[in-house]
Amino acid sequence: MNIDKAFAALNNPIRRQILVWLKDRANFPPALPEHADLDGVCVAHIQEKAALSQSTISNYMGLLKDAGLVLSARHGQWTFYRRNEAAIAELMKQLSAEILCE
Amino acid sequence: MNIDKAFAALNNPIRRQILVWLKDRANFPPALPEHADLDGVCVAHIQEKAALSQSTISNYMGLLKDAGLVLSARHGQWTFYRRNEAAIAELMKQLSAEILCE
DNA sequence: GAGGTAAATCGAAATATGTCGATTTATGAA
DNA sequence: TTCATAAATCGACATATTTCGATTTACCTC
Repeated sequence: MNIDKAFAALNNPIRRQILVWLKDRANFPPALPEHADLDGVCVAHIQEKAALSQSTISNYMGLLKDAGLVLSARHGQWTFYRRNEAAIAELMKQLSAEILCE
Repeated sequence: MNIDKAFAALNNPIRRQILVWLKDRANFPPALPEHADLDGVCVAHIQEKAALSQSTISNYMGLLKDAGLVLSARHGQWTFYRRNEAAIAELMKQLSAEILCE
C-alpha cells in the first residue's frame, strides 16, 4: 500500500466510481454462467459501465491495482478485478491516523 | 467541500505534509510576539519548512484552501493558514461512507 | 495450426500540474 | 508619500496525466 500511488489513483472521479461500483457485483451486467462462482468483474463490464475505451479502462485498473486498491485474477481470457478491502481499510486507517485526523 | 478538489489537493506529498505540520504550531518557527494570540501559520514559515519557493507555497495553500482543507485569515501583511478541521472530518466521513468502506 | 475474443501495451496528442523567478498588490512604518 | 515586507498573481517551461486507436499478447476453440 503506497499512499502516493493510492492518492494518485483516487484522484479521478471515474476511478473512484469504479471502486464504488465494485462494492456490489449487481452494479454490472450478469456474469457469464461459467463465471458465476468467480469473484470480481471483468474489464469489459467495467468498460461498458464507465463508457470509456478499453485501453483507458485497462490503464485505470492497472493504476488501481498498482496502488493496491484492487486485486486481479486471471481466468482464461478474462481478468477479474475486485476491491482489496484489506488495503482499503489500511489506507483509511492511515489517513485517519496520520494525515486527516485532528 | 468539493471531493474532486480535495483529492487533487491531497495528491501531493508536500501538501499532505503541510496538513500534518499544521496540526501542531510547534512544527514551525515561533510566532512573532504580536502574533502570539493568532491562530494559524504564515506563508513564510510554511515556505521555510517546505523548502520550496514562495510562489509555489502560495499556490499550494491556495489549492488547499480552495479544496476547503484549510482556512485563511489575513492579519496585516500576513496571511495565516490553519486546518479546517470540520471540513477534514467531513471528508473522512464521506470517504468512509461512500468510497472506501466495505 | 487458424481464427476469434479479452486484456495489456504502445505511441501519440491534448490537457493538466509542478515549479520557478519576476511582477503586482496589500499593508504597515517612517 | 515613500519604502519595506508578505503574499498573490503572472508567464513560462518541464513533466505528468488523460485518453484514444492501433497493435500485441494470451488464451480458448475448432
